[in-house]
Amino acid sequence: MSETKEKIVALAGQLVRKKGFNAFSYKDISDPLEIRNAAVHYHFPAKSDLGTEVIGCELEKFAENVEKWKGLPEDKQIMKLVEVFQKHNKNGMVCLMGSLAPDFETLSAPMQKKLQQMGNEMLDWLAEKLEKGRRKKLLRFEGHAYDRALLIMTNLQSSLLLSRVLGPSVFNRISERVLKDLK
Amino acid sequence: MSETKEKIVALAGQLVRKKGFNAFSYKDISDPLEIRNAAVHYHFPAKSDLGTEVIGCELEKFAENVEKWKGLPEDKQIMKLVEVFQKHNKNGMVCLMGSLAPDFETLSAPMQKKLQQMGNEMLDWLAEKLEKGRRKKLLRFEGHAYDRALLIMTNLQSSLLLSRVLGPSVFNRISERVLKDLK
DNA sequence: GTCTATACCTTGATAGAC
DNA sequence: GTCTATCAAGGTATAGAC
Repeated sequence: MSETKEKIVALAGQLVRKKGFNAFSYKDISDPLEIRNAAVHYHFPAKSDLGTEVIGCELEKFAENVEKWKGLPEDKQIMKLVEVFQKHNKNGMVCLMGSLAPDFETLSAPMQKKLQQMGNEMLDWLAEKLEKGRRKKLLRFEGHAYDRALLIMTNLQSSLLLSRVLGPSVFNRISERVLKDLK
Repeated sequence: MSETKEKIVALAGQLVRKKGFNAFSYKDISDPLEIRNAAVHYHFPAKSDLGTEVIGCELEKFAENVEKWKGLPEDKQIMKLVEVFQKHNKNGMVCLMGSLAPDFETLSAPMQKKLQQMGNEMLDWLAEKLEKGRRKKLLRFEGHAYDRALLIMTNLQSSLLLSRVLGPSVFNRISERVLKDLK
């Protein structure tokens, strides 16, 4: 992938997380990168192509992280996940799911599919860590691991949304409580 | 408020919850109601005015519900809240907070303020019910009631978002687990 | 209160030169 | 790969008649 193309995707990712997919335009990309509208269209003929790539990029990054965390105990791996969200919160960004899910019905079929894939992969990963962590007595919770994964993931996602509206401290209160509840 | 004006607000509310605030247009309102673009602008000069009214309407409805539920035990009142979200899920809608928070920075100041007010009122109400319910031994949970309110509210909000992407059963799994955890 | 008509802008997208 | 130039479409919003 060329350097320009990478810059476009990176900036688009930020814009999606800050303003939403339908609220940013090609101009928001071409102006800061000091290229023309048509140059962006050369790399991504349709906005939908750009959106799909942004989600794909996030999937790759998640896979890299998972690989990097592999040696850690399960409770620490989950803490690492929380830290990723914390970083987003610090930058005033919501996660991709939180940003794209409300507009889901306005998205192209490829974007919808990729978003589903992302959600499933993250939930499956978290459920597995929860289950293993519980077996090793590193974590404590009731019910199915997948249900617990749903709860934690929704806590993290919406904490970024609420933080934006009510102030960034909301995220810390939520993430601390989530981790305490697992002990 | 005139009949037409009420219809406009009601439809706008649905559109916000289904497509997002930035993704619907005055045409999406004037066409189904069989009036002209300008008629909508007569009632709401700017789109922001319409958005503010939609949130105000939600606040009123919440206040009515709270009043209606007043006689019930605290655990039942919280179940009523869950049922409100369940109804949204059935209609494929997300809640106002879930829809508007991602686009928060693109909203007008009055809309931002009203949205903050809505979030605060709902959280304060929920925290109070949790605290009272715990004192009466109707509910069981650890930590501050407000933190628990944050957890539950984020679970409900994001469950609607995730349901839209991964299928409506997600909401049921989450809401059941939330209620079980309180016992 | 609702209409017709329209101004004005931004958007995503394309054609063709370099 | 990037540019200039341009397009059609759709958006919000307004003016003025009825």
